[in-house]
Amino acid sequence: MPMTSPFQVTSTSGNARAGTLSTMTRKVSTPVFMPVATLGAVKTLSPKEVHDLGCEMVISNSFVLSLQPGNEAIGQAGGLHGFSQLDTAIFTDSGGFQVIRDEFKPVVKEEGVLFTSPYDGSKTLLTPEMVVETNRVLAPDVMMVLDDCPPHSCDEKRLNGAVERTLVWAHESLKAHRKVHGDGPDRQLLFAITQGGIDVDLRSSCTKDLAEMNFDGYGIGGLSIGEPLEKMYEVMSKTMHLLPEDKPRYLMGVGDPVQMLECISMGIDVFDSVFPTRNARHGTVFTPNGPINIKATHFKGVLGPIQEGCTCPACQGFSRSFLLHLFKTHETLGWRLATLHNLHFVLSLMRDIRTHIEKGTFLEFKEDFVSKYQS
RNA sequence: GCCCGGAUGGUGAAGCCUGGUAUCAUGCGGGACUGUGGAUCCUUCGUCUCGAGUUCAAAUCUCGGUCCGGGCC
Repeated sequence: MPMTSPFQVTSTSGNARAGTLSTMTRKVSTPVFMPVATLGAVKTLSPKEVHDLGCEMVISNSFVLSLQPGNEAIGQAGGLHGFSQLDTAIFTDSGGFQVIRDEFKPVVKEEGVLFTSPYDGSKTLLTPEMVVETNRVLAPDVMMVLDDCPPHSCDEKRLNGAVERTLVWAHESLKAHRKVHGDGPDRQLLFAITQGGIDVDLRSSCTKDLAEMNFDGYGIGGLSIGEPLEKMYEVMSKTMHLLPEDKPRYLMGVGDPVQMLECISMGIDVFDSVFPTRNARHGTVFTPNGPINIKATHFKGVLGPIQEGCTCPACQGFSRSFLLHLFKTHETLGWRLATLHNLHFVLSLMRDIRTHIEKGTFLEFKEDFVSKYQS
């Protein structure tokens, strides 16, 4: 058992929580949104820009980085912080999510996942122990265990197998992690991941078993991958109480502003998603009145910013008309400005949410935001 | 004046010889994106140079015109 808990809930409003996650390099306020920096960079932005947006934490991918540039290159820089110059806390995902992507030709086996590198065709059997070893070298603040994330459309047998493997691998991850890092303060943290799809019984049993293993935090995986939104809310609302109250809860892969609000109201503390950044690169920018497609022709000649009153770098003098022009001509500044705006939007939303949880006015804030956003 | 070649969505091309629902790319317009696919994916609209002839049926074959390119006198 750690001497002091790395996570403290400091106030609540209904089921919503505000807290502090203390990692070996940073103290991070929750609820928190992590931009995705799979390869060690938030696409189109410099580390300073990410930091200046008020971003406290990002997530990289230890498996993808172990293929390119490889552990050694990152180890020579003393780990991911030194290598990437990211001035935030860093999570790493393990490779479990790559199970539902074709890019690495995944083959799930009992002992791990067999991947084929798209860089040189080499094959890697990724095991829970290997993930721990890679993360010893990369030295992120928090590492996620290897899990088996099956596609939403899989059959019952596949889903059951995924839960079984995820539990076995979680146990092996914990054992390997304790061996390397012990359980003292200022160590790298280890989060488990629940699976079970939208099957409430299966998700419940997986969650219970993992909760007993005393991880530093709990990811909820295998959601927001194509299932109906109502099903995601249902399985979360029915299984949230099975997670330890004194541990951070991390809903993996959700980044829509309204969905994050709903999930915070159920008790989620941490999010990550490519949603704001990928949407930005594809021309969709967030505003309090809902998302707009900046590539739409009717913005030609519109001199106002993306969002009136917004303090992000993209809304200081740059017009919608200019943004439209940049996207039409594929100028990379368009991607950058849209990314800066969307990240500012979700990060400042998180700060507002935290303030309202502390004041006890979270529910009113949420209803007000949602009604404007969806009008 | 004569001979030859060409003309197909906004742009660029295929189809013509051997007649049968005009195809593709790109652009334009709209939508999507959730533990990254860094120009992605889905989708609406939009064309046979003109006229006559042959034919059940013409972008396609025949004749003539217009325009463009090349050549000859």
